[in-house]
Amino acid sequence: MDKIVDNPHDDGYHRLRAAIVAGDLQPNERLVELDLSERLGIGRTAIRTALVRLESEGLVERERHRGAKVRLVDEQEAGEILQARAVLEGLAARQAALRATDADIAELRRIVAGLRTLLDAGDLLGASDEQAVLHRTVLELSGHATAHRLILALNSQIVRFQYRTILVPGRPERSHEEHSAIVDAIAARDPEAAEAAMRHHLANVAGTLPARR
Amino acid sequence: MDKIVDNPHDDGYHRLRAAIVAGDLQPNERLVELDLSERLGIGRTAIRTALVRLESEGLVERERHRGAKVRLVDEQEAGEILQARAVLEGLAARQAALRATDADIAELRRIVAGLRTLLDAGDLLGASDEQAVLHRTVLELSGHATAHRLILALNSQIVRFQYRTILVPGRPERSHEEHSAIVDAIAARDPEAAEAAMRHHLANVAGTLPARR
DNA sequence: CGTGCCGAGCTCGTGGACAAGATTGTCGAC
DNA sequence: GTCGACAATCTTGTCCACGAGCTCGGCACG
Repeated sequence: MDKIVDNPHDDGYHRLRAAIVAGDLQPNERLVELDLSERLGIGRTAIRTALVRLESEGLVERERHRGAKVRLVDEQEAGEILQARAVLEGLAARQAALRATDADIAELRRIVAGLRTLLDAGDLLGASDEQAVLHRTVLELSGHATAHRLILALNSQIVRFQYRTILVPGRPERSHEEHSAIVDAIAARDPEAAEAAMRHHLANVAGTLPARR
Repeated sequence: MDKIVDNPHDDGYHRLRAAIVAGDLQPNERLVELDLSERLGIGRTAIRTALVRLESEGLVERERHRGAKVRLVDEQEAGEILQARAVLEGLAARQAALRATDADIAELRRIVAGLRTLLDAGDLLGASDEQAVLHRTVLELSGHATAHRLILALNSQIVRFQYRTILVPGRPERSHEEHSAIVDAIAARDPEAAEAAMRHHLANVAGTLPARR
């Protein structure tokens, strides 16, 4: 949809990145430049620059004369990433509370209501997606381009972990309460509470992480 | 000195980056690949990959067929970056408070004492450098590689703003108090206080920013 | 049978050449 | 004198070929 900041000049980068976050390319799988070049129908040069970019985003590792492979974040690093996300999204929630218009708040409430509906229908995966929408909306409301960019980069590194936390027993209800609290704080234009609620929420997500997996 | 995570395979990248953060390359100056190639004695290919990397770090901008130039962060973005740094360094201070050994704390106190000496001698620039050492030490103590990496990237974007905040009248004393508070909180193994002190400190730095410049 | 050496194959790194696109300067019309 | 179209030049983007360095298998030797 919306790219935060991006030159349109390589779509090869986007294709490769998509393949990685979607899991089409397994971790530790060797990413041979010529291979990818043929498979995606892009020149080796483009693949090369894409890999350089992805490396500095932390999505792949490259070793001299040994090729690239998608980087595997271990459990400890995933914890670190979630901690960093927590403080950054806390900042975003704070800013959102300061800037949200009435229309913005209505939009947030609409999303929360949708979440409730999905949960009642037992659609956990759908709810998970809608939660992501909520987070993204808060981020956009914050108007904080820097935090937005950092958080997106962090997120792409832990997609593999992300997706299943909602399947932990009891988690959906807790999660929904936490999200409601975040929206309530923003609606009340209370930046302190908004930041606290967001951090509380992500701390809980981090807490359920080691349980799974 | 210590690179957080880096492939040793391009020093061209480091040279270019150093030239940018040192201010040898002015903002909006056109960075012609062939030019840089000759000036640094590195092949155009290496310059090219270095520019790609620097772009994803936010240090340069590149436009298709129009070349690269060092990116100029405006005042508003500098504020955003300082906010992001504040929460991330707050996280680092928190972790440092949880992990610091007695030896670590002694080291911190030694740095603070050195700062006091420099301030009494009126060496403001020296003090500014020593403050940077203190921040870096806290970061290392935190053992939080992710936060460390993000903060370094953010810092390199605002070196131009950074260096003169200590020249604001009355700032050196305030700053020294704030740094002392951070170290005290870490020494007391109080993560909450450490995070609060760090955020307080960086909020003040951000506050003095728009005054200058 | 285990171990160390060595060579073949593979992959990345680099430089040069060419194409695509943009900018700038010039010329001409009005 | 000013504006617009066009051509020259410059810069980046891409492809290609070759060299550098690593990996892995075979082979000899203890």
